[in-house]
Amino acid sequence: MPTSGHRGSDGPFGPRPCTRGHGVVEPGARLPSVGMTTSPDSSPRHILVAVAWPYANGLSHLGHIAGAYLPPDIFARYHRLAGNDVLMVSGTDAHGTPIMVQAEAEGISPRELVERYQPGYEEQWERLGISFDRFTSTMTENHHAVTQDVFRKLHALGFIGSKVSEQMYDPIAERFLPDRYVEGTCPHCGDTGARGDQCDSCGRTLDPTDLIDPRSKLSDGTPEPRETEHWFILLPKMADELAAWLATREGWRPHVIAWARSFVEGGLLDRAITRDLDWGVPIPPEFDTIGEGKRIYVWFDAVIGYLSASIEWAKDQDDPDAWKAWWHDPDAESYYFIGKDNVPFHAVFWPSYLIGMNADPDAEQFNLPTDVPANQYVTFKGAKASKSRGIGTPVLEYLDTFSADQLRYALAANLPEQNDTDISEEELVRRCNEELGNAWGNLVNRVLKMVRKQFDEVVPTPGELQPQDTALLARCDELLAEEATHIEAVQLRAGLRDALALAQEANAYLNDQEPWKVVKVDRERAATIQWTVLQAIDAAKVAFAPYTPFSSETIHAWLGHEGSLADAGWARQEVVAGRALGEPHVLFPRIELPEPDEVA
RNA sequence: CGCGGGGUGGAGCAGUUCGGUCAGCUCGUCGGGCUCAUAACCCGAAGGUCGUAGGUUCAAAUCCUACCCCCGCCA
Repeated sequence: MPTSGHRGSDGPFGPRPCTRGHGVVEPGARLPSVGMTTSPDSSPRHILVAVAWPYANGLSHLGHIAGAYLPPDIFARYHRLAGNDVLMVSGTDAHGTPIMVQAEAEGISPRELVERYQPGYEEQWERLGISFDRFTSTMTENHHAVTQDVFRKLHALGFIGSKVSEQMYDPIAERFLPDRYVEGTCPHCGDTGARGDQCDSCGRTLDPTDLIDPRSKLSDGTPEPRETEHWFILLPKMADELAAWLATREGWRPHVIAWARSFVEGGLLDRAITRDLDWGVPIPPEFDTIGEGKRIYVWFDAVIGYLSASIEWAKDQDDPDAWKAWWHDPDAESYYFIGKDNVPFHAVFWPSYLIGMNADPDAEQFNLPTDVPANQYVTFKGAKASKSRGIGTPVLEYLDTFSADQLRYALAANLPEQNDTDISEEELVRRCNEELGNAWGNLVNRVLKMVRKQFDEVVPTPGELQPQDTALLARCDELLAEEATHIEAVQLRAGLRDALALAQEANAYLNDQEPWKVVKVDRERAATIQWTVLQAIDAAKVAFAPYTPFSSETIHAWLGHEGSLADAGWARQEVVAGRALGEPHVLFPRIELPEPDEVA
């Protein structure tokens, strides 16, 4: 297997050749091609695609995929095809309280729990074609080292300080309690189900000692505040610069910017970034002076994962400074794909750290997020009526019914970009059959079969193009350009509509030109028509590639191209007359849904 | 007065930032065409007081006020 030598060209999980040949689009040099839709000689942009870190205590369901993982993959694949240098990173968040709770329940260590789920994630990404350049975990030595380094820098610049404060201590369990182990009544809204870190009822972040009538989830006893010393990040010191930065953001989704601004306007407080825990990133030794049994708290280290994963990726490239092109080059762009619940962490806390580190004028400056395209939630119809369907089902189970491309298509068509989206299984199937299968898959099938029969299984040699032919090709290029604009603005549903429109244009052209009739009276004209529609299919192949990469790679080979689709660039690539056309099979078989479940 | 999102032809959505070019898209339904193709493709038609009630304006799905419903809440 040749190595492209291009940065970011490894498979989803480093050097393993796990998905190559199955359609993972990789970055690569563009070859000369017809109908270029991007400026040919612009230098590659550096695009950091930062993907929310899933907790390592279970696999993803469809809502996760649609909300947080498919969108960045579409975005990354587009940019790679467009010739840009993409670095797409994420990993499992090993340190959350849910990990500890579940590990305890299963009687194993948190580390064992994380290690148990890591391979499942990697399989999940591989089968879905989610093309990470690096999918790691926060329990790596590298992440610990990077987190400690950030800690040191912020401390040296005066943004971290220690304070003695009161934390909740459970006298029965004889230990300090993680925030979430404390429940009680919210001082803001009076809800009785508030947790120590946040009140679900009013959404405010809390401190466990704020709670009225606190109780321990461990022992059900009443925790008492005890003095303990901890390190704090002094967010108010960054608040002005953060607010100024937020005020200048343009083009962000309205709900994201509104949430972030209101969060800052509500007042930032010093936040403890260590906890009395034995599972987490160790405090840098020289600062581990605040008593026994303390670790850095998960919400401080998790967002640093984007940086540590980038550094880890660079080390694996044997180019330890390679990551800097995405983090320090002021022209580099960074996009953080998350669910809407994560907005405070990515639009407030993480930029605050970066602003803090940038306070050293002699240090290389870190880029703040270009955009935080947070998605809304996906909900499932029928999820309440039947346990066998809906949101809780691991995504891998759906791959028994749907191909990866079908699932990707159906979810992409329903991405919760603007508002919470309610999907039913019937809707997913309908999308696959009526849109993807009929309009696009059938187009490929009808054309390839017909041309192979009429022209001895090779791409026919065209005669002179007629106005309707050049019009179709021009329309294809126009739609590719429109789609590029949509995807760059992270309007991925709209981009998919452009791709679908391309297929429909080609279908309409065929019906209009009727090559199956023409071939009987004017073989050269028929050849021209078929050649033209093959070029249109090539354009559509590119247009669909970010969404349905596996089938686009297959079509790429059927059309007689050499090499991978990744070499084609974001443009129509001429389907060359005389080359052999592959024998097509049905790309998107109709999905027959089993009888609807009995509603309980 | 929790926070957030939403109510647009039968379904799912876009349009609301910066009022007029808006009532659009993908389906479904009905009629027609085509027959190369996955009972697929193409064309046309019917169908909506843009949640309700007021207000601003020459003009409102789009701005203001009140109200009624629905949904989600660490992805």
